[in-house]
Amino acid sequence: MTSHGEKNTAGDGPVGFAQHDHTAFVTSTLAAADARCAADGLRFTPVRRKVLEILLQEHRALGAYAILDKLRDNGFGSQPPVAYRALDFLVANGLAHKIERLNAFIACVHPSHSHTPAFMICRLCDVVAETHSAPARGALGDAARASGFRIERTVVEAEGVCLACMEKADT
Amino acid sequence: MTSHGEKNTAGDGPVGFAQHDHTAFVTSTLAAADARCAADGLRFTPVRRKVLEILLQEHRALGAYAILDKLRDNGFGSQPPVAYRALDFLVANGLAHKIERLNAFIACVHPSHSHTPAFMICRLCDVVAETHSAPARGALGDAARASGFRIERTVVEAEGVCLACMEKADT
DNA sequence: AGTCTCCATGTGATTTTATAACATCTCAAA
DNA sequence: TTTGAGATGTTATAAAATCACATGGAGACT
Repeated sequence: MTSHGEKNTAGDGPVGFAQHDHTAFVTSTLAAADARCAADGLRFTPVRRKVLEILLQEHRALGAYAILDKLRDNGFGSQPPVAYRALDFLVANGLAHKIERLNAFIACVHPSHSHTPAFMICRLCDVVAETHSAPARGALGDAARASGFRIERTVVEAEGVCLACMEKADT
Repeated sequence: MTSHGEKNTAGDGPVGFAQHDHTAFVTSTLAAADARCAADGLRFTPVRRKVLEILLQEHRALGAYAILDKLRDNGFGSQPPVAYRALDFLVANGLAHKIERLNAFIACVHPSHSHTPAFMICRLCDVVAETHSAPARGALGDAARASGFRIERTVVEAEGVCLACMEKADT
């Protein structure tokens, strides 16, 4: 069982737009989540942990039903609320994010510091890379201040083509 | 029949966070769409025009099925594809936008110049205000350039509370 | 230990959002 | 006037999300 999606043809190719030791990444991020939940008194139950693990296996966003399938394979409940509730927990606590554009979910890659996440979504290979942004700092922030709107949360998602796919297209 | 949603209690209250002559706004925006489609050789058919008119009546995002209900009332087809196809046309041609966060649609308020739209969504009264942003100019753009990602389209949506609702809450 | 309470989980049913597939119609160009 | 691309209509179905209610398990308190 390989840990990467089929769309990244080369097993050692760019993942999340950047090379890294994936297994170690999964392990250490899960450990960080354990620590974080223990510290904050959050109940990091088996389903929740499993869902985060499933998300960490991928650098793509997974739909709730894809996650549900994997949960079923692992002996957990197989009805939609099982997946949605675990995802709600992860999202609420900053361990995962919802990609609105795709109605799908992805593990947070730096759950430690609070941040305003932004995502780059490759429409060809479906890889999603997380970065951060400061939308409230630019034109959007100006508009909000001008109209008295209080921003609580922002969704920033860029759709386009990643480097690997552009190079693939060139050849 | 009033042209405003029920959630804006005062008929003359802020709409889209700002006061304006709504009927004239609807009329002139529709006329601009007529002109624009004629100029570009686009077929601005009755359903499409009606959907845009429906969206312009509101400063909130409407779900496809809410639009479909209104289409039915106006003698158009009543099956989902009717609404979705008209919405696809409007979105593809910059006359409307999809609010990903809400799975809903809203008329574009300045369809003339091409722009990178951004939205402020009040979670209390559901009003959506359109503004613009330049996400590719800030941290997101830096990240994209650094990783070789080519941005084609961005989704920027801020959720929060509008001035009117904050004032309402204060009292 | 008992038991109470809170929250998490499991399940069935349903709602909401979106698309597939295919027949028919319309308009403008050839 | 044919013809062909694109627009509309309809049936059916898929995909995403939530509701409602029963069960279960870990801590807090006695």
